[in-house]
Amino acid sequence: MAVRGVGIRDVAELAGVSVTTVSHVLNDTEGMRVAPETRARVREAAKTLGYGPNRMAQALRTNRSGLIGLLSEEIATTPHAGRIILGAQNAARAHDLTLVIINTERESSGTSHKDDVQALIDRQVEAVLYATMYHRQVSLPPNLQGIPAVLIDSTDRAGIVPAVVPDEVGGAVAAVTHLVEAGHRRIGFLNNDDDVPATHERLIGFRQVMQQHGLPIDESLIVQAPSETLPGYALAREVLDRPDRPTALFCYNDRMAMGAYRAAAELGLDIPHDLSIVGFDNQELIAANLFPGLTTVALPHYEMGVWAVETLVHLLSGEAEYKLLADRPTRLDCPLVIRGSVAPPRDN
Amino acid sequence: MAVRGVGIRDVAELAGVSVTTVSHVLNDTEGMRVAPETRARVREAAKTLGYGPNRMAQALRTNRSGLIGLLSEEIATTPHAGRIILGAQNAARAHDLTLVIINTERESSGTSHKDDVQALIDRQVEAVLYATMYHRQVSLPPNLQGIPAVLIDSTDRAGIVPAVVPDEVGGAVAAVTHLVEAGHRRIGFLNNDDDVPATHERLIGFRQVMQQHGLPIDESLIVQAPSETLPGYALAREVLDRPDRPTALFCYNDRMAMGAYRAAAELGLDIPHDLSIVGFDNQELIAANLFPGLTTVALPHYEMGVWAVETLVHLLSGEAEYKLLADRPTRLDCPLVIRGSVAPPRDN
DNA sequence: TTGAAAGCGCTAACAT
DNA sequence: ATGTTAGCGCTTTCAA
Repeated sequence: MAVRGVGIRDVAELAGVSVTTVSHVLNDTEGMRVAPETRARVREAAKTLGYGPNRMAQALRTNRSGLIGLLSEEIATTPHAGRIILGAQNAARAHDLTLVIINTERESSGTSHKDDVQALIDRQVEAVLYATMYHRQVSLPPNLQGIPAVLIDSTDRAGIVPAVVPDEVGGAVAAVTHLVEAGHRRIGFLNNDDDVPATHERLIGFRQVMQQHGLPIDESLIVQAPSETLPGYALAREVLDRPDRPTALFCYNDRMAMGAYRAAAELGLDIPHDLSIVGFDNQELIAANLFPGLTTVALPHYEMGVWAVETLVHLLSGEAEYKLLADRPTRLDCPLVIRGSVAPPRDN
Repeated sequence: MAVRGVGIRDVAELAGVSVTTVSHVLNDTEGMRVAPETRARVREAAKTLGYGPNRMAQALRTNRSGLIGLLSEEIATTPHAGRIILGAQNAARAHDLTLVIINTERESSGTSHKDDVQALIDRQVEAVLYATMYHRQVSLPPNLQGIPAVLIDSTDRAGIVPAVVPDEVGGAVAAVTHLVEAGHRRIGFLNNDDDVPATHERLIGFRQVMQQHGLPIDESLIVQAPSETLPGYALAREVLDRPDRPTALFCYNDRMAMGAYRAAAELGLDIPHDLSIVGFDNQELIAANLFPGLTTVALPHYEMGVWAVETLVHLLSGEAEYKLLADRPTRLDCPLVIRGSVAPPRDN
């Protein structure tokens, strides 16, 4: 309700008290006893004047800018960044913190965003969130030392900073379990071929479910290529052209799944009845617009944004136990989003 | 280069001058004559100490927070918002301004984001950018009065605030011209059925090109439905099932184009040789991942973000002529992005 | 060409 | 229970 030009002294005057009292009342200052009647009068006065504190003066005085920085890679190219921002933003607002976002290029080996961190520091942020575009390990810029920080979607090579990442294994488990429970036993896995955590962990999840259900794993059904549509298509063709083709495909991501859809169409395979498909990432634009809608696994971007800010707040208030979080990254659930690409296999 | 704890007095002391001089030198204060040698000494001192000004103190003293707010609708659901943010962010940084983003729901008739604007005002932003998710008319929240503001992707019903929007007509002209120049004469238009500027203006562009090239317009080839994949598919089927089907389709957006791709596939039509398609929006996730890549029109989101901040800066420095901008919205180019979905028609 | 000092609006230590 | 006052770090007026 801040009306420009109204200061704490105006409120004090109208309420007939000192500025100290106003400050105490409006901030509910700990241990400051103010008569209830005075309180009311001050509140009343503030309201009628439309008083709102001058954050700059507050900031200067308390040495707390109320700003937290979010360093985000590739904000433009992916909707994922948007959901992280949204989560962080909402959580920040709930704590009366203001989120300042700096976009940055993908880290080109070694540079490590030092300048971007500096830009944030120069703007007096109290802490920084460091979000990468996809789950991986990073080395933190040296100037991030000494400032509370939290990593989103990546882990600190040095293991000093708390981090939050998606539970990749869990997501894969959910996806493959869904397939198995629909009755599938021969399931292909179109995996990424990058050496990133997601590649390995989603595979672990895949194997885990198969073993758990006593299903044989045909290694030739686990294939790898870059995680794009075209390679996904090629991989799908490779696997589906076989006489003993799988009845279901688990795809590393939605783009590869999109390639698989094309392969299925070319082969005259009906999704989901001739072939079930599950993706990963829940990219709305793809998943919701394919025919039929793609059942896929959602990455907890929003939740990671929230978690990161909450953790930062704890860190800022010096709660010791939160430092321990750096020990190992926190893993957040990757829930399955069911659309229409999974059905029981035809002959079972 | 701010190192925490280093203040202007430290610099003054090291340089052997007063804080006044330091301030003058570091800010290149107008009309303040400082001996070149002193200047150098001050700069030197600032550098060795790693001095950076305390923005909060600066802000308080000058009454300029250095913050500008961006009210963005639906940041999470669309990559478009990301590009606006990116542009605004970069431009802001160039002017040493900090961008504060507030996400907001889509305006439900009447509420008009008053609270969100207030949140920004409470944070002492100097000006606000108001970005909508798609091109339309809005009524501005009353509390935005008195604060410099610029609209992005929408126009002010009251016509008071400068606005920047995509040149929809120009984009459609580029798209259809591309088709015509490839040799197409029978072109279908799968249009949106919402009453928004884009619907009307893209149609205008379509007609304009046809007339300009002396091509007959078959009104039955101009069809409308909600701008989603499924309706796009249905529309495409409707138009392509005809014996005198068009050789090319101009689609209101990439999602409708995606539906058209499916229709073409079902009908055994090869894109681009049997059917050329042009979309609108350049949604990377769709356009780049379709087979073949979708030729489409890009919306100037990044550029609108930049333009908005630049305009805000002018507004803030009180340049009168910029107020006149409110008169009519500035239209920015929608460039054609050529991929692989257009070829000359088969029999021509 | 340079410096002293006031004061931006607020909080908090200290008085009363 | 409430008030007086110093001072956060900076810019800027005014004086030297």
